[in-house]
Amino acid sequence: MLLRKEGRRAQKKLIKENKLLDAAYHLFVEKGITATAIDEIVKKAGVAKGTFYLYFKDKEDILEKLILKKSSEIVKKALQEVSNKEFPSPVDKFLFFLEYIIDYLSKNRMLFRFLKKDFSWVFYKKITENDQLVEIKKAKEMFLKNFNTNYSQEELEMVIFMILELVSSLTYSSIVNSEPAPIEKVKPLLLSTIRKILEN
Amino acid sequence: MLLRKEGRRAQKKLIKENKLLDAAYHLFVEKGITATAIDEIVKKAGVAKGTFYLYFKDKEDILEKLILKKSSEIVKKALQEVSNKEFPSPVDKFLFFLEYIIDYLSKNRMLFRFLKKDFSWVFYKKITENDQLVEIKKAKEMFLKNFNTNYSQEELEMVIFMILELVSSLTYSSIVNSEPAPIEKVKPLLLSTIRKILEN
Amino acid sequence: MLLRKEGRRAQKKLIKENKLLDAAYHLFVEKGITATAIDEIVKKAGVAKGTFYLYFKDKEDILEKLILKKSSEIVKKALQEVSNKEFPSPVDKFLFFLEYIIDYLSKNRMLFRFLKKDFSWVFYKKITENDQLVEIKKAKEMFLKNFNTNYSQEELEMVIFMILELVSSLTYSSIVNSEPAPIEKVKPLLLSTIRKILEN
Amino acid sequence: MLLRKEGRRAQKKLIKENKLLDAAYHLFVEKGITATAIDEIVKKAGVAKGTFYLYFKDKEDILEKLILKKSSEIVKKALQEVSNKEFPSPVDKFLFFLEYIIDYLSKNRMLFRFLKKDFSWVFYKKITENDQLVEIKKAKEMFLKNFNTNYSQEELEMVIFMILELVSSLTYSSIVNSEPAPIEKVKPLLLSTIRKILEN
DNA sequence: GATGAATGAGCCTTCATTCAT
DNA sequence: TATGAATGAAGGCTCATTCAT
Repeated sequence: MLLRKEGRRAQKKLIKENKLLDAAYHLFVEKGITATAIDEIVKKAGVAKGTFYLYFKDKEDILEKLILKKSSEIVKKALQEVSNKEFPSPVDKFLFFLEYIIDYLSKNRMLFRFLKKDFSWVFYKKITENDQLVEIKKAKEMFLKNFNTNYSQEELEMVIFMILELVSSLTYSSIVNSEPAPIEKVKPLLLSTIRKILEN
Repeated sequence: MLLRKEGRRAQKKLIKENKLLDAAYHLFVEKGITATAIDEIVKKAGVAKGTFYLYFKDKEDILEKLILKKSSEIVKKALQEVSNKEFPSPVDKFLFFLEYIIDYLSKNRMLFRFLKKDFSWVFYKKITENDQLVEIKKAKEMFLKNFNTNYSQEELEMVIFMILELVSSLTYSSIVNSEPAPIEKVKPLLLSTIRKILEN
Repeated sequence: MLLRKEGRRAQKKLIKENKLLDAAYHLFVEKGITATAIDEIVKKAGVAKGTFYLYFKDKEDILEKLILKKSSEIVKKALQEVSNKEFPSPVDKFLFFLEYIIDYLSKNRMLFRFLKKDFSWVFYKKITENDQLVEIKKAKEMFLKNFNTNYSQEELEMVIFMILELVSSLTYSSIVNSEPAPIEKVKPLLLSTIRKILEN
Repeated sequence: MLLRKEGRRAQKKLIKENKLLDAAYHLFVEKGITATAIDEIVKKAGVAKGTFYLYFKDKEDILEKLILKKSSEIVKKALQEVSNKEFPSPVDKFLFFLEYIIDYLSKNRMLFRFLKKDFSWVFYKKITENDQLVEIKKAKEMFLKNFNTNYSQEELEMVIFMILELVSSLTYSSIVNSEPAPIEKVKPLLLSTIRKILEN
């Protein structure tokens, strides 16, 4: 009985937090971060202003949590997609994974504009507390262990990070500014370059 | 007589503009962009508040001009350095050029933090009006024409852009967050990767 | 059985009230009254927010009760001390009583800062309900009846009040602001002045 | 021409500052300090909210300046009054000075409630920069030099301070709370006590 | 009695921008 | 050109208080 009561409360709490995250997400994507007032977020979420500060320290805080959430959602989807297919080699698998993300972001320009270059490659953030990310960490290990390269383990870690930075940075520039060219033109070159980096 | 007067005026104007740019630069670097109020800029520059709006549209405006100015300064220095040396190949020349910039930014963390990932590679901005950048454009052509690669001209342009994005993005992450590792560890790997990309 | 239950309940109640008073006291003394939020009080006391309002009307209310409590504690201690000693005259007795309080407050600057000039001389508050103060009232009468002065009873009451105001006001200023001088310098002059007032 | 312009500006500035001080004064006295919002002050003063912060750091700041202003006004009036009369002795002069202030405050209960016990005896604040207070300092010296007492100079300073504390503290209590009695009853006793202190 | 999530009025403060001088 | 006082919308944040559980 007590447990059920507490459970219901905790549930309600979670609902409110998600309402706020959702509202913030849509506003951030639509009008940009700076232009979005907390006033608007709570109005859209249908809660009182004070409630916001019950769940988040300030705008920065909710933003950070949002980026993490959205990033990990995308990465999870990509991993799911990858696990449903067979690939000739681990590198092909990895390239497919990257391509899936590039395509996803191409279709969600505004989301990407919001994630900016702060798209977090999740596995490289030092988030140990967050339970949701365990499977993502496993995926990372999977990639790392299966590449057949001349790189040492340490180098390989750095190379992967480098590649992820390159992908997000270039994809951003291409999608948002069409520089150096639209994404359709950039993508093949980008992927072939990555292959070149991994298969030496 | 009239001419001299006008000359003096223009000079005075330039002095004020530079005072403002200088003041803004130091404040941006020290306290961050958002945290810097125009009030402080004009105070530091020793001019009246209204004067700011005589030279710049708003904070964005002065920021943009500042980034361009600082970026082009760095690039110019790097090009100067390059032109004083002999290199075994154009790729070596280019790598030296990149290394010089990486080293420079390493020594000026705060500057980089301010330039953020907005470091502008100048030759890729569509700045046609700005006369100062002509020589930089020439430098770009020099690089482009002398690489001996399998890439088409169009591809090569994109690859260069890609490399520049990679350098700024990764160097930033490494210098500011030490991710994936400190710059000393990342640099050799980065440079060798770039060489791999260019020399196929 | 019922009685015992009720007793326990009443006891529990008292415990909570005291926890709240204690928590409030420490916070008021440490960070000041305005800067202390009820949120912090309940957190420190380890009770729920709503519980606060079960025992006190608002911040004012707990503050008032706290001042009364602390003031009466000090006065009681002073009276105890006095009753253990012999004095050449009632005036000497009274002066010793005052000196004891001054010394006590000197050693507890922060407490005094909190009591501010609101230190309550207890016997002058019209507290009829509060049972704890009966003995203090008796003490007051003791002082009043034994002074050998030219004052009428009514005048004497006022003079005593005047003296108490003077002591708290000047001691406060001296202890907290060192004005007109540190308490060591002020105390002898203050006491001799009071003697002069009483022994005319 | 330039001077006149600047003069006019400075004049206007002073007018605004005074408008704000006036508005704050009336609101503080009427509704209390905490209950007065800066919003109301600026509305009453007829200026924009931001203007407030052009002249004062915060509510504390304007309050402090106000207390100083009002206190010094009263003291000045009292000194003026004193200088127009002849007195049998310096002590009589001083007592008249005090009585004038007591009477003034009796007639302005609300003002006193606002000044609270923070009534500043001006000459004891270490205000050296403030030019307006020079004459008041002179007055202080006048009092100090002319008393014919057994006190050393240092003691006398302390005694005067003590008396001023006593007067403000007791008068406050008497006027605002009628404790230990209404001011009409307290005043004669207070003054005779002070005489006793000074004429030993 | 006890809880603590939710409230939302209310406050302070900042700052880009204007405009009379 | 240059000034800087004035603006006031806008926004962030706090906190005493309530009330369903």
